[in-house]
Amino acid sequence: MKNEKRAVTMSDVAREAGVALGTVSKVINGLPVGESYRRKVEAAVEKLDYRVNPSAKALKSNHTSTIALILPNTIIPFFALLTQYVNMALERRGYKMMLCFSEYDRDREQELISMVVQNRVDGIIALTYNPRLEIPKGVPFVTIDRFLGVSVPCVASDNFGGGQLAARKLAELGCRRVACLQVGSVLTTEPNKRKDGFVSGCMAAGLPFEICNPPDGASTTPLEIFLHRHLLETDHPLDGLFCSADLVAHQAIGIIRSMGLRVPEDVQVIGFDGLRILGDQEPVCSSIVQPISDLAETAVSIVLSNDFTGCTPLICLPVSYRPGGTTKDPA
Amino acid sequence: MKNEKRAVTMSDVAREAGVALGTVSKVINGLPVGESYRRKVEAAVEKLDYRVNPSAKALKSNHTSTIALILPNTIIPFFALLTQYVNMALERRGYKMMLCFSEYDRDREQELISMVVQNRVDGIIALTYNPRLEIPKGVPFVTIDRFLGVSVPCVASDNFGGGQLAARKLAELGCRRVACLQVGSVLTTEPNKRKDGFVSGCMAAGLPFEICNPPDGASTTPLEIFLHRHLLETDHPLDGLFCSADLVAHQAIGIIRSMGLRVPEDVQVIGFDGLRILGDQEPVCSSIVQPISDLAETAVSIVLSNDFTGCTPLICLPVSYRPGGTTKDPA
DNA sequence: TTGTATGCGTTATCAG
DNA sequence: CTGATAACGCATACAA
Repeated sequence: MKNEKRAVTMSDVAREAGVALGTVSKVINGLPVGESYRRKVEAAVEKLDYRVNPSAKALKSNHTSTIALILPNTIIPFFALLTQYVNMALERRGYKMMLCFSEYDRDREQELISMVVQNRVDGIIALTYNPRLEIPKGVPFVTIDRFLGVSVPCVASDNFGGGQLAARKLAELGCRRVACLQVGSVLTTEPNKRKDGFVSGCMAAGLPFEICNPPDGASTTPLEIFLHRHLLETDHPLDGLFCSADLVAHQAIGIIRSMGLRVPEDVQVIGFDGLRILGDQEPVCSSIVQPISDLAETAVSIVLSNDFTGCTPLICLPVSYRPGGTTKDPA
Repeated sequence: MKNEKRAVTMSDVAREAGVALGTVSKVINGLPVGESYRRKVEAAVEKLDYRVNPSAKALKSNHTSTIALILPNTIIPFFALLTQYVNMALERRGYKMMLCFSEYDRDREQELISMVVQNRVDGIIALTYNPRLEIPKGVPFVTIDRFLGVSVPCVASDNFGGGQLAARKLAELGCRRVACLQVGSVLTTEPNKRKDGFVSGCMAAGLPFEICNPPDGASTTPLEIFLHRHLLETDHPLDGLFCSADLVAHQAIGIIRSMGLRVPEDVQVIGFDGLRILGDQEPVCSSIVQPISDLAETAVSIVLSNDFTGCTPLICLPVSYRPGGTTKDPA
């Protein structure tokens, strides 16, 4: 059962319009052509409902109008948003997106890269976890949140500045003793600078602080131990908390409340990311908001600019603070 | 600045292996070929790191190994999960996914369809909102949650059964007076059957019920009015609530709590979808869980089966109940 | 300016 | 079973 009735091709259009094949091609690609010819071709295109065959075009021209986006998954809201905005930015420029999920698997990241290279994508935007990722030569490559070297442009939020901002906010909001919770990969990723910025901000504000840096993983036990120790078993309990991600903040808030303390009355909490519950409802927590849409837009415009030479290797985009019910902000 | 060093082609491999072009093609495609030839070709492929050019293959074979997934966005968790699982199901079968966002725009849905048809995708999986969507002939088309006619296979959860299950659960959990909150499009979509199932379930259990069916939209005012009326301004207040989506349940719970009532002590709430906070944390609420991974798997396997004839037009997948803290389930 | 011819990398058809 | 050779649909250098 073959439904395939042969598709309309350029030569069909040419015959219909009574012009040569090359002329049709020129009209399609917006090259200069006589006005009367152009109209005849356009009429034929309309009549036959002609559309170019992207495979043929790609085969001939060696570009696919496709950019690969590689990230762990789409279940984590930050990745979901990034996917959305990258797609929009690409679409606006007439490009398609080839979405690939790495599931945090380093080998898979590498395999995906060679897969998309095989598929002749015109560029790659990647948010990866392999510190020794091999970057293919000859295809534009941009990372998000991962600085892999001066030859690979990286776009990220101003993580350091965001950490500082969080410290300053907690100080302004009346905190006297704070802590930073960074559930962290050992990797030196850009987001790890959040803690450094926070430390810097605390010192500038003269605010005493603790640091908790449990290993990444599903267990929240280290978190619980830390919070228990610094909220209940001490004479100088914390009254402010900066978490390196909204996800961590959410977990911490759960633990704090289960300990019988109140947020924000007893402990104020600021997260990082600016996520919303269920995608578009209220904020998860007070947070340093990442400009995800700008990240996407920037990454796309860099990967599409055929001139990588003059490009700053690390591009930091400004973040902002947004109250989200876990801090005592004035109305 | 042209980095493009010409890619290695089949004829390069043929020359290297000292065999004919056609033989290489056969080896690549797993067609029968002499053992000694096969080894020579494989060695050459390895040595030259040859990879097929998908554009050329597609041009010749008219197959792109690509399936389009059309849905509103990826910000709503249900869509994000669907994207994830569809991608996994496709990848397992050696297919790529072309992801398209409609933003709930009916015209855009239609445009996207012709766009992906132009791109010669091998099939389309769509979750759409245009009741008069025109389905392209000649390309396999499967919908999710939208029954568009017997000629278009639709895969959905057992929405009716889920509604019944919710009613039965609320009855079991001791509710005496319940309501169904369905924020609904006017469209006759499959999810609208949740309410019907709930009504059926309530009647079977002899449980008195109310129905609230506000129009779709950002405003929660109709919800508030309904809840205020049936929780505070009445002698027979509700003690159970079924919401047609976790999102609605989440909003309702917020309203109920802001009225000074407790969930689940005063009002038990069951949602629909089975979403988790921030993607993978605790459940949003007690809920009827959709088998999203099965939905994806089923949709993919149908769209890829070249035999549409024997296919049931509407395929319902079983749902299940999962407590999520907004009901008084026994431990 | 317009038309013609060639080749991109594969697959598929046929003749050895 | 193997190896030439002809399309596939388009872009483009080149000829008219």
